[in-house]
Amino acid sequence: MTSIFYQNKDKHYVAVDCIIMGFRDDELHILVAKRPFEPMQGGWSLMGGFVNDLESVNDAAKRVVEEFTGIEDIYMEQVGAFGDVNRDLVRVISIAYYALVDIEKFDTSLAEKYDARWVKITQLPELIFDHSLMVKNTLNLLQRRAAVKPIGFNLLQEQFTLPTLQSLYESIYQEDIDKRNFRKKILSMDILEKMDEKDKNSSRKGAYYYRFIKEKYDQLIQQGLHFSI
Amino acid sequence: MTSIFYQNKDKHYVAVDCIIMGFRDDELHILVAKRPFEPMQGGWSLMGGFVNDLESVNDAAKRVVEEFTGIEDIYMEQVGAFGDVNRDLVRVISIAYYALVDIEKFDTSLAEKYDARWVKITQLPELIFDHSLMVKNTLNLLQRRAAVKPIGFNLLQEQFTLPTLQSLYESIYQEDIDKRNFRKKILSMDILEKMDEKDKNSSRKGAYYYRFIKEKYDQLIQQGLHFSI
DNA sequence: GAAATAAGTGTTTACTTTACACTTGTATTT
DNA sequence: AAATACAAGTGTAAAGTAAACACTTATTTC
Repeated sequence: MTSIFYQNKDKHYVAVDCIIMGFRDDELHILVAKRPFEPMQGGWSLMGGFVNDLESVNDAAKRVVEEFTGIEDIYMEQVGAFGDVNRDLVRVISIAYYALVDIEKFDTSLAEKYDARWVKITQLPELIFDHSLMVKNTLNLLQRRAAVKPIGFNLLQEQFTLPTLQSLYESIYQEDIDKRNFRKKILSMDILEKMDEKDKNSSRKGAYYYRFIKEKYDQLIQQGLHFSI
Repeated sequence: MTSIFYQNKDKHYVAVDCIIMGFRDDELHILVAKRPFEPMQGGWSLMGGFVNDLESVNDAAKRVVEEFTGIEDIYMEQVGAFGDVNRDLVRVISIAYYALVDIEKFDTSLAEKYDARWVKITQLPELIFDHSLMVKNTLNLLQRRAAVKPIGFNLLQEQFTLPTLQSLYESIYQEDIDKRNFRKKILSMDILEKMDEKDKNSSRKGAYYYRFIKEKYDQLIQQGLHFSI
């Protein structure tokens, strides 16, 4: 079956490493784990796994995220391939993906099983291999993506308040945003629906809940307009 | 040497495919070749090669571009990994890179050797496997990059006229740009140096040559300002 | 010296972004 | 029940950026 052409070519271990992101306490968090085996046993690591034969790389990434979070239907995007030699005892070519999940849906029993924890992106420890670089590139990519696509909502529950949404963007861009300008912009796109209930957890007055309405977003796009924060 | 941990993991063929871009006759061109072997023999293909053991993926891409163009010191950036199953007779995971080269430096003898040719990006034939998708993603990435980084100059000779530079950006964005606004913007950054000579090939009046001065660009950045077209 | 042709040049208008401070609603305290 | 504390919620003006637009200039060719 294998063509003669491939006979003398090298084969490589190929892994996926996933930057699994969640949002909690006004900050982006990343799921990291203590590596349970050599090399680099005990070092902080992203969630990863090997790509199998007969499995697309995208599917492998999806499998890994589901395995470590218990969450399905996840928003993911490829960050890129990292293929320096000496990444590992044997060279592994790794393809990084970031995933945006609703941290509330996270199956916490898996955290114990894999010795995994959510760490604030501003307080990440040094990670093994080139994982810190992967995170850096991810944040960069996320900043550019979140500015023009409504992907931030994947990090929130179905209902969220505008103060929460704003703090999400502040955490992504790592800078403060003016409250009035932010509200003006997000509401002017008319892609959110205001609920009747308020969230009273973080203020006495309470903040109204909103929902992202995909149909309204599709409409916006159809009009030749764009999402932009 | 190989850790016991890797014993049962699958290994994969990993290739690099390069979207080698040049600029000529007011249009972006891509170097493509008739594939000389099965599978897909005779189909139009990007320039590619396999990643060797003990070679970083970046180095493999660099090696491939040098092999097919004869040009060294090339501006390259990774586009991403393409890892669907059934890409090939056996599955090959491919990592795409785009390269921006000065088409005048191209070693044309290599074109015959590899049955390669420069094709206008607007007139690309259907390419094999997912190569057409790679080109599409590249153009997308290039549009975003060229808007904020002075990478377009890699496609030009050291001296170029403003009409040429403008037509380069028009070809990248695939839309017309206003002449006065373009000049205002590019000149206001003060990153170009005007020469005394003119290019008289495309007009009687002649257009002054300019050069991109990296030191001026670095200065711009140091001032907290940004390149932007 | 007239014609042809691409290079080169400024200003006005519209739009987008930024800066900025007070009022409102509600739970808690006195 | 009045006062307090606190985050939510609201509008306008100024500055900056982007977009639209048409004529003059330099040079070769006829």
